[in-house]
Amino acid sequence: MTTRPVGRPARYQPAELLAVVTAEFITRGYDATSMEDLARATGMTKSAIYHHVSGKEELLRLAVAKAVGALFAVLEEDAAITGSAVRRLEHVVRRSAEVLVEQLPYVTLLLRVRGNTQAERWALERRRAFDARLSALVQAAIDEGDVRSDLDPRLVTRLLFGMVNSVVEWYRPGGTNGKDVADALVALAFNGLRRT
Amino acid sequence: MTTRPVGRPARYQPAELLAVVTAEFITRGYDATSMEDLARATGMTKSAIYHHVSGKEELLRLAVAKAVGALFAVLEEDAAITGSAVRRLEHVVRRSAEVLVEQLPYVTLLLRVRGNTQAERWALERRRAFDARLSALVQAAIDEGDVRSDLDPRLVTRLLFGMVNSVVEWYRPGGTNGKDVADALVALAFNGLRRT
DNA sequence: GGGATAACCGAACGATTGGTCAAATATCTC
DNA sequence: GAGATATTTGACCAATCGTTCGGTTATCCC
Repeated sequence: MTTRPVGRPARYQPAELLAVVTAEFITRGYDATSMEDLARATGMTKSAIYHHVSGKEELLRLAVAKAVGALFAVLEEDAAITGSAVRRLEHVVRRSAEVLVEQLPYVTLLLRVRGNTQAERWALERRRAFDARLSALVQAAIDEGDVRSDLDPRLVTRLLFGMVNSVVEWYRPGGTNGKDVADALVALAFNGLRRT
Repeated sequence: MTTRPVGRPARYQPAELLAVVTAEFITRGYDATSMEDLARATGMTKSAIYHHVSGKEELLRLAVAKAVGALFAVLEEDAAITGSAVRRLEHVVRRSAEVLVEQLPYVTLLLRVRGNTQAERWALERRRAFDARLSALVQAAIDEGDVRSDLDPRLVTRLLFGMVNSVVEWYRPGGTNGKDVADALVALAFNGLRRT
């Protein structure tokens, strides 16, 4: 059921607009990106942008919300709920990496948030909640004896997902396949660098 | 030979000033930090700051240069030059982590640089040069047969030092010892998560 | 006390910032 | 063509930005 169009036709679909804006936020950084920059990048005027969103901060909120939604969805997947903790952990690591690659710009923005505005503080809170879920998973895998117990579980969680998240620093679409990155990540994380 | 003091005594030593400024850059982000913010944080006026540096960008340049210097110094250490490639790699990983913890604010700033200004572009160029040295080290360790050869060496380098660099995202002085972090990092990187 | 010197201050600068508003424009249905 | 509706525009605003500058303050040596 498509609603028949009324009024002047829009130059952008909401999702397309967000994609252009997010790309700009990433290359210049959120704070260094002016509404003027966004106007130039979209081909609209500043005031046209304000017709669609309440301001610069809402654009950030929309972008990071997209990333948050995609990441939390991984935790609801069947393989993240059933099976041994170590298998669930492996699944979450692999899928997080894949989501990160699929939703690269949005996750990149999420990981760069500093907490200056309301939207940024909300994003930080969601990240902490996500990290807590990961930490519980690592702890469970240690308890079940499948992950080494000689290291602090919180430290392990941070390093493990620090490695996963670092993918946003260099991954560019068109290069290595997202699945290949996830495979290398899992192999490295679980078995280490050393020749076996 | 200390030069006798002449003129009004300074409120700050250059290094102390840079520490305060860098802390501010990190909590708010470089672009979101105004000279007004820096004046408040230092207790000086904006104009007093301008007596010591040419502007905001020079403060950033000084801070990231400190990090760059400390990181490159690791590559000149004896254990980074002599011995097998895998031992040299292990040393560089461990020492990079330690330097990162010792010089936390400066390295944090270095890793957040986006390339908007001259100083930032210089920092990015130095980071690329550093990464190239690391990549060569990983390749050498693979060639000598001590590191697994089933993964793309560049990918391995990026993930490995992505994990190292991710420490800036959560490490806070007074918590875990810097050496303990480096130990966990090396253990995880070389042997992996799995119980052995 | 009087230079000399370095550090610091207050007020102001032009430029740019995120945001506003009344009017103009393009499409629909009738 | 006449409404109705959604989108877009250009001119404008107060606030803040990084920076400048003429003058003041605190210390030194003589």
